[in-house]
Amino acid sequence: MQHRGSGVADQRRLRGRYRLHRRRPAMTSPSTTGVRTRFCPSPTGMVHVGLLRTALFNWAHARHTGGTFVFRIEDTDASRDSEESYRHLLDSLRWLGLEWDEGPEVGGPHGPYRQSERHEVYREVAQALLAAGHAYESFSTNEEVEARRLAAGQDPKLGYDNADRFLTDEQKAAFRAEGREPVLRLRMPDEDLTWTDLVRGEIRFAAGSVPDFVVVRANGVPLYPFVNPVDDALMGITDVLRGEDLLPSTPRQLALYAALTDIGVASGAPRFGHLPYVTGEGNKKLSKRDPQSNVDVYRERGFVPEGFANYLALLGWSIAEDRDVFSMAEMAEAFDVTRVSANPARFDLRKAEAINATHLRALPVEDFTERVVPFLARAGLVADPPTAEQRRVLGAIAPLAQERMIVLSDAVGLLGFLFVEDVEVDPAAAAKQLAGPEAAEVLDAAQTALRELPDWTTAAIETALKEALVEGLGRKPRQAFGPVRVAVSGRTVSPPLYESIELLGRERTLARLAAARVAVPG
RNA sequence: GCCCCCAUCGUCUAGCGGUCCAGGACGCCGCCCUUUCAAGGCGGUAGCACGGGUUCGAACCCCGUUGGGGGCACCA
Repeated sequence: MQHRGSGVADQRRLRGRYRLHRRRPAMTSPSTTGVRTRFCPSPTGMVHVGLLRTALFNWAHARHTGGTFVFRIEDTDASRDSEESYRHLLDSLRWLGLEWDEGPEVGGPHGPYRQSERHEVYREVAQALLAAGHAYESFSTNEEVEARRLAAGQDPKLGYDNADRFLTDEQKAAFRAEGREPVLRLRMPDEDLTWTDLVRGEIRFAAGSVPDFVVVRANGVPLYPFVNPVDDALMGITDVLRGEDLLPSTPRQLALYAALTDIGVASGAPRFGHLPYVTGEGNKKLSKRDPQSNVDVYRERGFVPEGFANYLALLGWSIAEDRDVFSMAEMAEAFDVTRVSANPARFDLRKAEAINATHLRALPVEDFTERVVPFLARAGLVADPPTAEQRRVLGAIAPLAQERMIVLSDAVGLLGFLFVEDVEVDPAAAAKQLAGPEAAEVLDAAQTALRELPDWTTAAIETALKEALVEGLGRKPRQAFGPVRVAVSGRTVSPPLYESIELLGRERTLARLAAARVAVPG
């Protein structure tokens, strides 16, 4: 990625060149263009479902408005960031189908898109803020602030008391003489800070309720509440959709934007939309420690991106009164941020599975088959790529298996019996279907019926088994076929029986019936 | 403690003053179909937190209460 000049004047020029006009807070409409949204995670560990939902909504908002979706990496914390989780982030976004228009590996006119490559920019902007008097040097230590609040009979939790706002040069010099280095704080305005939140409407913070905050550390390292808006401004972000947890920091950002606008780095504040939390069991926000919050878990279980994205979208948004299954394209078409719910949404695994199952069934069979292969291969059931014979079996069984699965990994348990020499019979299934003398009779009759069957076809197998078991033994279908199914597939749930037997072939079928017969107690 | 957000079936939601004795989905429970299990079809179960207003009329507007959640770093 190219690094360009980064002086403030440079930035101003660049912005003048690339930036689109900012709009006043207003409800979005499809005809409005120039919307620029962004997704800006920090690469510290696993990808959280709430994080991905935020990305999805930003993507959808950009696509719906014909705008631009920007991806920026906030890797300013070297101790927690890792290249591995950076790669993983890109991979997860792409997996879900969230292609970004500007960002890492794609480039764009506002790069670089990794904060670790933008230090110069922040330094310049901070200096400009200081020079213009919007920021000032502050020498107070936390201990001193706390002591002052206590002395004034106030709650120390109130934080910094703006005491260093009007330090004279002599005072500053004295502090420096003591060996102190100042932090840079932004001077908060003396008026209420309000905005019209895209999802929550009017929000107001009283003047004086937010203290002057640190913008650059004493050691010169800029802080998140500073670099984040600076990058947004420089990248021309018009709509900030982020988690509700950042709502309380919005007043500070508004103040920063006012200052940035004054010095020509920004032109007004973006619109903000604070998305509700995704919660887990209970009502607590889904913790990073909760295994349910890790997107990889779903991916590895074989959720398809279409299904997972669909479910994620349902966490706070609905496409219509009587519908909840839709594609990404349909979402982009219909998405309206102002209709996102402000309520926290509980991640409901059962519903996620149901939505996924629907998408799985809607897949063209060939597509479905392709997606199942890696799961079977990983389980050691088929070669990768599968052999011609394995392909033949897969092609035949896939359409029958498709509607019986919820996630792709279900294929391992459902189809495994077709790709091994001997089945391992599920003990619970055996207990249920391979117990008493009735089962033994059924297995004997089935072996007899199939042993000399001239045509090894589904139709012939069906006729033979029905004649032998239903008519011959007078069994009800469920009693007749239950033991056979378990003997052959090892489970009580399998693809349709006759087709399965045909695919399995005479030899393995008879061997399994015999093995099951021997295993029947008594 | 201070500030902020939220409040419709168990869960996710529709509802943006009358068409709501509140609609859909997941779950759950029946029934049908059926070679098991699913899938599919049909039906059922269950909700506007509470109290005041405003209004001819309130799930929808306002205030309060209660309850839940979040934020208050030289972390992102």
